[in-house]
Order: sequence, then C-alpha cells, then structure tokens
Amino acid sequence: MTLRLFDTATREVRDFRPLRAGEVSVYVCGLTVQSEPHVGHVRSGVNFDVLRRWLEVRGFAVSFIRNVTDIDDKILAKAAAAGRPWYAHAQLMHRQLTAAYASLNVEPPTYEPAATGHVPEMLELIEDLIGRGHAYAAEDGSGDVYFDVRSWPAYGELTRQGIDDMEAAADADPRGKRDPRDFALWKGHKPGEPLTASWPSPWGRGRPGWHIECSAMAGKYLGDAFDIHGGGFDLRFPHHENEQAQSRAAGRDFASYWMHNAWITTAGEKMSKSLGNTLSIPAILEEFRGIDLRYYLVAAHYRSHVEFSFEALAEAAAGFARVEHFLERAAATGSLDLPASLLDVLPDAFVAAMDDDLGTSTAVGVLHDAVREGNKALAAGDAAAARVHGVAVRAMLAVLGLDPADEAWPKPSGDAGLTAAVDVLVAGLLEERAAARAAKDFAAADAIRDRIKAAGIEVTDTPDGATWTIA
RNA sequence: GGUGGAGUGGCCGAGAGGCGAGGCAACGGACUGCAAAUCCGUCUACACGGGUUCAAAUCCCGUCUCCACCUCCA
Repeated sequence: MTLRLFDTATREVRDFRPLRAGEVSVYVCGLTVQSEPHVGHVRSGVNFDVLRRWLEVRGFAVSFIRNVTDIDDKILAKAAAAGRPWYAHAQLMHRQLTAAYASLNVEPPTYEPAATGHVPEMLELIEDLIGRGHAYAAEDGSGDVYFDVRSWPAYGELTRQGIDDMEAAADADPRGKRDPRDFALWKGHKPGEPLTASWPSPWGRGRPGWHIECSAMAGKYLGDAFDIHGGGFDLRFPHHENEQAQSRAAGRDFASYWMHNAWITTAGEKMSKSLGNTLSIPAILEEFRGIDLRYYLVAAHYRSHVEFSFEALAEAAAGFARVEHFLERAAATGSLDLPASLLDVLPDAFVAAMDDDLGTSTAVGVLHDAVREGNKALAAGDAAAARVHGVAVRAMLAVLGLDPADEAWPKPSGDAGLTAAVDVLVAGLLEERAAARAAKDFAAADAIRDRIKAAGIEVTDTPDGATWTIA
C-alpha cells in the first residue's frame, strides 16, 4: 500500500513520492501571532500533526517546519490598541499559541522559524527576483518592492485563476504598482510606524511583505525543492499562490504537494469573522479536556468543514470516554505495551484509511470497531483477546495523537497526598456499604452511596468490588 | 464577474455506481438488589427535478440553498 494525498494544485488524490527516499520535508504556514488562538487556528495544527505522525509511523524521517509570522499590519495595529510594543504583543500571543498547541498534544515542529529572524534571507531572495526581472522597486519613492505578476506567465496556476479575471483589490492603494495585482515583497517604512518594526534594506528601512517570509524560510530549512506545503484553505490565494510564484520565478522548484485543511465555522460563518472569545482555546478548555477537543477535531476529515458546537463536542467527548473506558478495563487484565513499530499492531483497515489521504473519520470508525470487539472479549472473559484489541486501540490512538497514556497530556490537577487521603476515607465507607449489601440492607447501602455522591464522588460496582472516581 | 467547496437518518459525521462506516440520543432485551459499564436488538438516510444504467447517495443535465477565496485571514 502507498500513501496517497490530495494535492490542491492538481485537485486530485495522488500517490505520495518523496523527493528523497525515506525522508519527507514539510512546511506548514503557522499563524500570525496577533490574537488569542481559537479552535479554528488549532485545527490546522492538529491536522498537520496527524500528517506528521502518520509519516513517521510509515517510517519516514520527517523535517517539519512551521513558521510564525511575528510582524505584519495587524500585529502593529493590535499592539497599538493594546498599548504595548508590537514585539511584546507578538511574543505574548506566540506563548499563548504554544500553550494551546501543547494542550492539544500537537508536537513542537522540528524548527519554528519567525519572520523577523529571517530578514537577510528575504532580502537575498528579493534581490534575486529583481535581478531576474520579476520584481521592481516602486518608482514613487515609497521604498516598497513589488513582485511583477505580469512577468510570470504561470501566475495563478495554483488556484487556476487568470490574472485578468481577478477582481482588482478593493483596498488597493496602487502606490507605485505597475499592475494592481502586483504584491508587496518589501514594505517601506511609513511615518507613524514604530522604527523598531523596520530593518535596513537596499531600498531604505522597511519591513517584509507577508508572502516572502515563507519562501525564504522554506528555502533555508528545506531547500529549493521540498515535499509538502500545508496550511489553511484560505491561504491558497493569495498567500500560497504568491509564495509559489516568487519561489519559482527565483528558479526554485518549491513544493511538490499542497495540502489545505478546511474550516471550522460557527453559525455557518468563518470563525475569524465572528467576534468574541468564547471559542478561544483557554475558554474551551475550561469545559473540556484537550484530549476531547483533539478527538473532536480528528474525527472529522481534514478537508471537511466542521460546524463547531459545544453539543457536538460533548457527544465526541462521550464517544471518546467509551474508548478510554475500554482501555482502562483492558489494561486491568495486563500491560498494553506498544511495539517499536506501530504498523505491527495497527488493523489493516486503519492503515488503509490513513493511507487514503489521512482518512481519520474512517480510521476512527475502525477504532470503535476494535473497541466493540475488545468489549465483547472482556464480556466473554477472554483476557488475551481483549488485550490484543487493547494494544490495537492504543496504537491507533497513538497515531492520532490521542493516547491517554501519552506523557504529553497535562496531568489531572489532583494532589497525590489528597487523593490518597480521600481514598482511605472513601474505602472505609465502601466497606460499610459492602457489609450492608451483603446483609441485603440496600437502603443503608444506597444511603452511603448517596452520601459519597454528595461529596462529588461517583461509586461504581464491579465484579471485583466498588471503585470510586471524582465525577 | 472569476475560482472552488458543501447539502446524508432525531443529532454529529464517513462513504463516492451494487454489498447498511462509526459515534451520540432514543426504545426493547440480557446482566445488575438498584445504578453505572458492557453485550444483543430496533430506528434503513443521502437538498430538489430530470436523465444514463440491470443497478445511482455515488455518474450526467438542470434547479434551489449555504459557505469560502479574489492581496488581513487557520
């Protein structure tokens, strides 16, 4: 079986063939660190984290670069509104984003380059483009440098648009552009903007245009040609179109495959348009665990729109609880250690689903099948079979970044000493209750259970005696 | 105007010419002192109108509704 991926450029699922055998280079457009991360933002992080994990399970050595855009118009505007320097604002939001990723068990990238750290690489690329006749310094003395769209016949190939069909930019401040569609590679420093947000360049002080950073950084860390470029759907145009145009115009092959994740909407609208912070990651994590949110995100295929709702998230959490519960019961019969290669224990149907353009929805279906089979084995008292299914379930969860045993998940915020103390107290009560039940005094038994429940502790009877959990 | 995407059972969500994904909820049964969990069973859906085919949720034509992008966007 071969891994197949949907390539946005060709609009079809294609066999994945890396440029170098055994290695995969991935560049994912990260975020512009301008505001608190919301569910929509982290979806991309989770989706591409699953891609990365699957590539690794498949045996590839993966170089995974995910950038951070830490200088742009919005950051300047929001920092000014918040009354702090732009770099402090960017750094603050960057820390929040990192925390949000961590809470969802999104592995840190191989390297996370920031735009502001790569100005020299960008200048080098811009000068190369000017030298090749694909870029020009604005003649209005603004210090801007633009990419000359008309000089690159392939412009529009990624999104299959003809230059003449494109709507002229409404906000186009034509400034020194030759064509309204020309985009800025470099923006001259404007009076009123902080001087700290500018760098010296052959065209005077200024700051990078939005698109050039990704071309420069992908080139630096992954080379002129690399395997996969990812990002959100809305980045197709103009961002990715421009990245590809400027990179190829500079003689670089750039990405072989383009992958784009779909939206999370609320009330039928793109999340970035609905204001309010109720869907920020910290807000959601007040009600749900990170693992539940990740399960919710992973259960939908990355190219499907997700209409976010807390009801649907609660359902997902209930479904995942079933999986966790099985895992606990299976683990009670013996260890569920994973082999060095997960491929040895993953069900064929799961592998096939993942190989088919990361079919996580189908994969989650296979996961539930294994849980049901495992539960059946437990019900039949077949511990060995239950463990086999348990190992398969754990392996599948590991691929999806959902293994509850993964050290990366935040520990339950319980105090170990306190838990032990509660255990002693509850154990005493449970003994009394067991005695009452043995004596068929169910009224007394239920009274004890109600008393424990009033303290927020749920009692569950099992064939091996009662257990308790904090509800 | 240009370029794309979506509409599936009570709900969430896969699938992409035949063989009932899966979950949640609900109902019935088993087990249980009662619960919980688990197992078995029930609920047979693909926006609308045509067409192709032995066979269409899936292909073709048309219609409706919704969404995204067209230089701020995950």
